[in-house]
Amino acid sequence: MEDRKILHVDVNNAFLSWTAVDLLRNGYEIDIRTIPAIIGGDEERRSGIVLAKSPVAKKFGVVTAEPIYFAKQKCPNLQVFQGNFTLYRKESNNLYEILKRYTDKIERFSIDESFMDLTGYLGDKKLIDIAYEIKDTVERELGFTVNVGVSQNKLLAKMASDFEKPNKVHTLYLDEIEDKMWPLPVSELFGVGKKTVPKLFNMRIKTIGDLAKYDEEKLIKRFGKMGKWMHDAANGIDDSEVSTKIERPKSIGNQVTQSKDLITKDQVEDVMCQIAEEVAFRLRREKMVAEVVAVTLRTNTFKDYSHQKKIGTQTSNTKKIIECARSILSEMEIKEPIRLVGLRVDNLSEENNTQLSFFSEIENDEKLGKLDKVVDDLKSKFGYTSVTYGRMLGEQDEKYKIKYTNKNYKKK
DNA sequence: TCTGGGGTCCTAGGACCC
DNA sequence: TCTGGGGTCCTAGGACCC
Repeated sequence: MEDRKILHVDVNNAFLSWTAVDLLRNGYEIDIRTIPAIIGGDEERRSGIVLAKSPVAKKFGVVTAEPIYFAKQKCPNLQVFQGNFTLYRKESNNLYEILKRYTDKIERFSIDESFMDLTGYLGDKKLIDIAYEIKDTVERELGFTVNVGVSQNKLLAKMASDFEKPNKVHTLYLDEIEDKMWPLPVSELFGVGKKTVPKLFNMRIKTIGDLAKYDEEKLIKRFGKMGKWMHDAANGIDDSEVSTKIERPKSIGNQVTQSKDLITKDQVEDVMCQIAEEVAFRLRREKMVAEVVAVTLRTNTFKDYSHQKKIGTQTSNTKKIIECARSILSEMEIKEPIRLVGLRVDNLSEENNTQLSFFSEIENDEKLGKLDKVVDDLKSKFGYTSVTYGRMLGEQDEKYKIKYTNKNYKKK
């Protein structure tokens, strides 16, 4: 544990860079990394926020996650491009292939970030030389750039990769934290978000250094587990391992902002059932079953309400999940216009070691399972929208003949 | 001015049991 | 009559991340 050799590789402006590279490959003449440009959602569907920005857009004050509308006001010539997640997954995999040349100990932390543990993999090479080699190889072979953070643990490596960008290697060893990390505002520390910053400010904690030197017991009293974690992090302490195991999902859900607010419970229910169908489909694709269904509603004043319920058995069956969701919704009040409807399934486990509930109706389950499979196969062959569960269910479920028109969902 | 979607983890309070 | 403490499970909501 003493002297680990950890790298954090972070793609610079990932979505924007990947789209830029793709456009160039397809004959587009402008490199959108060099102009005021962003990757954004769909304004008409009220999902118009900035997902990634070019350095030029950044100079105009455009920030990630703000409404495109704001961004355009700050930067009138802003060019907006739509994200392409199939492309992003592909580019992410290309990057991973390069990293694998150096070690098997890689943790894919998100689509555009990975940790690498090179302890024992280096031979007589120096860690920092490998960092530069990775950075240069990625640029040469893939056409986009990365930052690489170098340290003894994941937290410091991640903090390091966040220093000056793009296309840079930075070290942040324990004996450097006082100079390089402590002067930074506390908001820069990984894990300290915008709700915590004002609380720390009230305690006169403004920099990471202030946090590091603050009395740990007092932090624990005020913030619980989080207090201990923050104090450790500010002091560069992090024992967490680079985890190579492929994580199975713990929950699966969709939430959809509606293009117009929903007023009646019937409207909400219709949308909820569509979402349930897609969530159940994804659950089965993972070969998992769920025990809990949770429904979230967001009002037009941005208040979130969620309710959850046990299904009573472990299942991936669309009908059961819809039944449970309807029962949850029936207990919720719709007092204000609803802007967003979300549904997630929770307490997941693997399909093949499912415990049968005491009163399980096994025969019925099998029939339902068969129906789901027929629907799933059709979806896989002809596209998600080719068939919906509702149409297969017959008369009593007439209501759920959903007109599913999400054009963004194209199965290959 | 209007504010996404996918997740994970933590906490606090209530119900229930011994 | 009113009285305990510990443990577990469940739920709603909050905070954070990319």
